[in-house]
Amino acid sequence: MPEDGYNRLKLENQLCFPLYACAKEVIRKYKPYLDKLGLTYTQYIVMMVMWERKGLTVKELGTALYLDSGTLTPLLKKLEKKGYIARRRSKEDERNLIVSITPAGEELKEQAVQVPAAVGACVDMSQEEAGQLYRLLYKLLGKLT
Amino acid sequence: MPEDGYNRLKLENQLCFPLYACAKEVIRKYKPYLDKLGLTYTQYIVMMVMWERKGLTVKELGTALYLDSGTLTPLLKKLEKKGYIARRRSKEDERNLIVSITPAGEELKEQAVQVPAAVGACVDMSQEEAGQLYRLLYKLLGKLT
DNA sequence: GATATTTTGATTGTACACAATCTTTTAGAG
DNA sequence: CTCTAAAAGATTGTGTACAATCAAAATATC
Repeated sequence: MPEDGYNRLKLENQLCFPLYACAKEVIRKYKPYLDKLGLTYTQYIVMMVMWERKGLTVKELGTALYLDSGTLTPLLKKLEKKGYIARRRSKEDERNLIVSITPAGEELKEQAVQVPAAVGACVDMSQEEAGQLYRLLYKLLGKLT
Repeated sequence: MPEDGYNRLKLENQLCFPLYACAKEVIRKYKPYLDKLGLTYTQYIVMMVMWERKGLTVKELGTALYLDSGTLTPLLKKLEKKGYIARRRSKEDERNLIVSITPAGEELKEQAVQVPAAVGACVDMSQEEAGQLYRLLYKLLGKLT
């Protein structure tokens, strides 16, 4: 009687589903705030990296965000068209495409700085639980990669 | 000096990012096993609902999975073409489209039953931590919706 | 130094995800 | 009964995600 196996197959008994659903719902919470900046969620996390690191290659960006060039190439072209980043080939190694932030991109940071607190306010989880969740997620992420 | 705000804007200080990255990486872990069944991850969670509930409307499916008709309609047509589900309008209320599982869909469950254990084995997180993560994710999901 | 291999992005094709809009059907107000 | 409003899916358009493939450039090997 493989009842145990069938029970494990239930949606409610799987860790993957709340993870998948939470990620989507959190991104949905960001949307109204990011709309004001004219960014999608993925564009927002790319800009977060740019605000920290100023200039880096597509490869490095992909490593930081767990994204590949198939996702990043068109997305970076959109951010370039918006005027927030610049794309140029490295002179030392022309295989590398260097992504750098523009003054307009730096300015955007002034508006974006309010986003985390605004989203945090409408989630309402205790500091302790949020910290615990944070640690467990990074632990899992480490096991996965 | 708004340094606090800037720190909160760092990728590493946001809960959303490990959530987003974990969800993607977990789905990636499922891929080799789901490929054998000929299902994508989203198709898999739809089938998980079908194995539990046999017949329900698109609306109910969307509520269970946090998905809308724009995602479900084409996906359900693909599952119908594969022969795992049937789609028909309700006689009581022709606005409702009833999704039901076929014998082939039921058979697929026999193979799918091994998937959770296989994925769980390559993640290697303690039973206790997994349980804690599970509870925190559902708690967050509750706050979000 | 010529050739094979590796690295880096770009491109192509498939599959979500969701906002906005449209159509059909039902339910409600008068 | 009639007209209006609401509900359920379907459709359309934009934006990821990612596997697979391609092309250019750099490195390694001989």
